[in-house]
Amino acid sequence: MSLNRDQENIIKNINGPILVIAGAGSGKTRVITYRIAHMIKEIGIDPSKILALTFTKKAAREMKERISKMISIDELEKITLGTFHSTFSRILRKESHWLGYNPNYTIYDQQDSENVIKKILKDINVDINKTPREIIREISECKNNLYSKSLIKKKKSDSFAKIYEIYTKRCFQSNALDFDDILLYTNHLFLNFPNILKKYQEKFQYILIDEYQDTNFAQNVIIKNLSSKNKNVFVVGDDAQSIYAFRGANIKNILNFHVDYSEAKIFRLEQNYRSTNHIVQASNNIISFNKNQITKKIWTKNENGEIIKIYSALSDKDEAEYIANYIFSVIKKNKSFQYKNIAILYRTNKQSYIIEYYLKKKNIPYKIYGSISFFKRKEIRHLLYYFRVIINPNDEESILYITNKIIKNKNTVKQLIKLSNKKNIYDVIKKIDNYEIFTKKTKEKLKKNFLEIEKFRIKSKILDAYTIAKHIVYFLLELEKNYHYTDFQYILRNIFYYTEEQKKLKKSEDNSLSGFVQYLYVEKDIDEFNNENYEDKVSLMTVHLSKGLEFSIVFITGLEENLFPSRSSISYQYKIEEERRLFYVALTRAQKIAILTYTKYRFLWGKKTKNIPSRFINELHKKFIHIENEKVKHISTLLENKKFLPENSGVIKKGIIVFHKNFGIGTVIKLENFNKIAIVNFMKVGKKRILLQLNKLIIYRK
DNA sequence: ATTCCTTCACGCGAG
DNA sequence: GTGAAGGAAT
Repeated sequence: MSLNRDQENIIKNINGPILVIAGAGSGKTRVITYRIAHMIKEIGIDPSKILALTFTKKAAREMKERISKMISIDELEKITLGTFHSTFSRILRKESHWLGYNPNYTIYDQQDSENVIKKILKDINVDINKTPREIIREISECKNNLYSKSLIKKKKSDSFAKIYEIYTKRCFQSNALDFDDILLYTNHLFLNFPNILKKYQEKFQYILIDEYQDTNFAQNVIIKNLSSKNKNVFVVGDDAQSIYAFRGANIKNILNFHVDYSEAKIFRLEQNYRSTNHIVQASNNIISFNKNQITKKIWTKNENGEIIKIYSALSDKDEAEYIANYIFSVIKKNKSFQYKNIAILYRTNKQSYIIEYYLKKKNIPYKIYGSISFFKRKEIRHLLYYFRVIINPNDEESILYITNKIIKNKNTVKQLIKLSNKKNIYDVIKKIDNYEIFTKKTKEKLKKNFLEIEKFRIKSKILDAYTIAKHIVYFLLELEKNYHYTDFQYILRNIFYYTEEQKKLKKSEDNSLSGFVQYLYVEKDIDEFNNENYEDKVSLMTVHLSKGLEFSIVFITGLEENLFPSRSSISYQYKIEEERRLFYVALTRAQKIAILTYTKYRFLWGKKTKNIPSRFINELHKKFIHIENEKVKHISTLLENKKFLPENSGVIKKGIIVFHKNFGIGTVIKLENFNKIAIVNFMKVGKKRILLQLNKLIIYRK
């Protein structure tokens, strides 16, 4: 397939700032990859001058793969291509001394950060009514928006500012950065050291950014600084697919692009090449419910295709079984059809379990994406903590975790934490004999462990990542009798691949354990280990992870109020809009067939919950959908040929049709108690008394 | 000092 | 359902 005129035009405009607003399936990645190839092949731009940034590891890998088909490996290796975090983490490792950090710094994940906050809350007496998780979130918000100290005090509170300050200090002591620090410190670096900024401005003369709608303020500032000299910034985005607001993504970056870059040229890509006309129209229909959007008309020359199927399942088991049966018969009917063209999407990772069970039952090969469960496994965590402390002896979280496993006594650990508030924990353990508070036995254990780690540290300087990792695994198996070698096989195999790959690329400096850990945390998508992507398997993943991908058949599961849209989004209009964009992303993954499922009952949090269908199902116009097994009248039947009023634009009166977030669609039968209570007959749940002061009823039709 | 047991809170997404 | 936390029992 060649490029269309619009795409061609975009590729040939090399200099100056460019914003491309690209709808789903309009060949966005194609434009970026062709452009990079064009820059190198036709214009003769030095690939080492090119910086290409993506948001997720998966997108980075995808882009790399696609470019590799157009240019030589040598040229590809010279391009700086990766996620924001990986790219700037690399830069920070090179330049860390400017900030007083060591290059072997640890990256704290959310769990680590939370533990640090917990310790702080115990250590100091602050008046703050927030959970560690909430605090971490707010710290993240401050960092992503580059709030100054005084602004933090103003926007949050004095006690919060104090916690923030101690948190920063502790991370510094541990020679650790959290993910947000990677952006924050890159900004510090560029702001406070003009020579460093200049160096990178000269290196990265051409900057390309995918999924620009997902960038946050801190990222935007980095890019503005980096590009201020050459002004060659090329960004591609779709506001309708902005789904990372929770980590600071800001659509304003797209809306204000022409303000940030005054000579910006703006292009639009609105032709969809991916999906059937039905799916394109249905997606347009869905997204039109969002008030906050750049209006665009996505269109396609593709055939109408099949109508969207909706399956109303009785339970999560029924839902999973339906999906498994459907896949089974599709493959059976059409022998040439492949598993890898099918995706099952869900809102939350935990929904995957039951689906897996039924796929296994039907012998359907599948692959689950999303590394969360892998990193949460305690033996893997334990191993990674050893890796980390060997690389960075100041990594307090690792030391405490490991110590916790060796010293089971909580009081002892508490004492250690107390000491760590004042002194570097590593030095405390090193000189443990000086501390009277511990018993002889405890001291012996601590000393022994300390020496083991020291030994590994020396070894790690000469051995490659795989060899040292094997040593540590054997050590761990000795230490914890309930661990099994098979628990570690997967990660060991991947360390082996990593080591081999580095040798092949002759990057022996990255061949170390430290190289691998960096790689694991910010570079490599753990899902892509083992080169399994060439295998013919059904893909299971969250909607978030599916962005940028496409499949012939897409199942969107769990379309229930409180799940998709998620429970915490329901009471906020702007959060609902983000959920709707998420649904839009899910729907636009489908090339040929989209199947939406929801359940009446689902096991969640150990309890059986009763659900009503997602509002997104109701929003789809009747002409796009076919409800497989539901007799209930669809809202679009009610609305046919009638004017649609999406907002609460009137008074609740007898006879009008309303929408309630929990009960769905219903008709107002009468009003009581001076119009404070409405008796509504809901289609799904029957008559209910609704207290109007507490419950919002959205008027669908007068 | 250590293990065992009950209770309680929590619950989304990614790097 | 899970993991953390704290109390009870050994």
